[in-house]
Amino acid sequence: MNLKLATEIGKCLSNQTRVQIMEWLKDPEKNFRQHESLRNFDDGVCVTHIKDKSGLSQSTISTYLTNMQKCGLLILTRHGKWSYLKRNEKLIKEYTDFLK
Amino acid sequence: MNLKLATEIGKCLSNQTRVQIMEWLKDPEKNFRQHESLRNFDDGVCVTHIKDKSGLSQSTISTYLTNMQKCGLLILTRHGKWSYLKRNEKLIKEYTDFLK
DNA sequence: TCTATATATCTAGAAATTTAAATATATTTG
DNA sequence: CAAATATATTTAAATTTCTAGATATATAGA
Repeated sequence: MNLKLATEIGKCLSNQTRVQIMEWLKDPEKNFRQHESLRNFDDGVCVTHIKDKSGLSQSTISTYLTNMQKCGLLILTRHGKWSYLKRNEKLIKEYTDFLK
Repeated sequence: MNLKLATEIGKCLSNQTRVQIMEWLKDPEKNFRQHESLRNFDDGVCVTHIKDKSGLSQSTISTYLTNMQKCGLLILTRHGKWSYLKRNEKLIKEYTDFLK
């Protein structure tokens, strides 16, 4: 972890919806229904479900999630036409260790 | 910790100078010289020293530090005409626990 | 009380972020 | 291949943040 990356992570975490998404993804089973194409949450939650739950537009959520993925907070896995996102616990730990 | 406070903290940590200040304050002895009026760093570092080290204007640094204090990241102690700031490790832990 | 120093607040222009509509791209399915 | 669906990118207007100069306030010391 370095100053620049920590600042990029901070920017992602400076918006209530984005912090909320990080919280929702802590417990996908509780916060999201099963996706039609996958029977588990091993690769996280489908982008469409995050969009629906947030109430924001598709383009806004796509921008948010792309940035959160770029700085490493989220890990993206594609299955066909769907994208699934999960928390990157390793990076989150590096970040919180850096702050402490 | 709640979503709103976590977002305010995130805003403070979304700027490189402010993250840098949090890092500097981890080790005042290493990063700052002794202040003329106090012989230890028990109450942290004098605002003027933080301003000097950052290179930003007095008003900008004052605004930064006031906000960081308002959301609880920093603890302010006044001694006469000087203000000293130190990290609020308790809140920082609450925040990092919230993220994890 | 007058002056100097430390910090906070007000103000405003510059820069960055927010947000969604429009459009583009990728994938699946008929 | 055409149509439908999922997601990404472009664009632009609205809002927020950044930053410092000017000014205000507080404290110390002469």
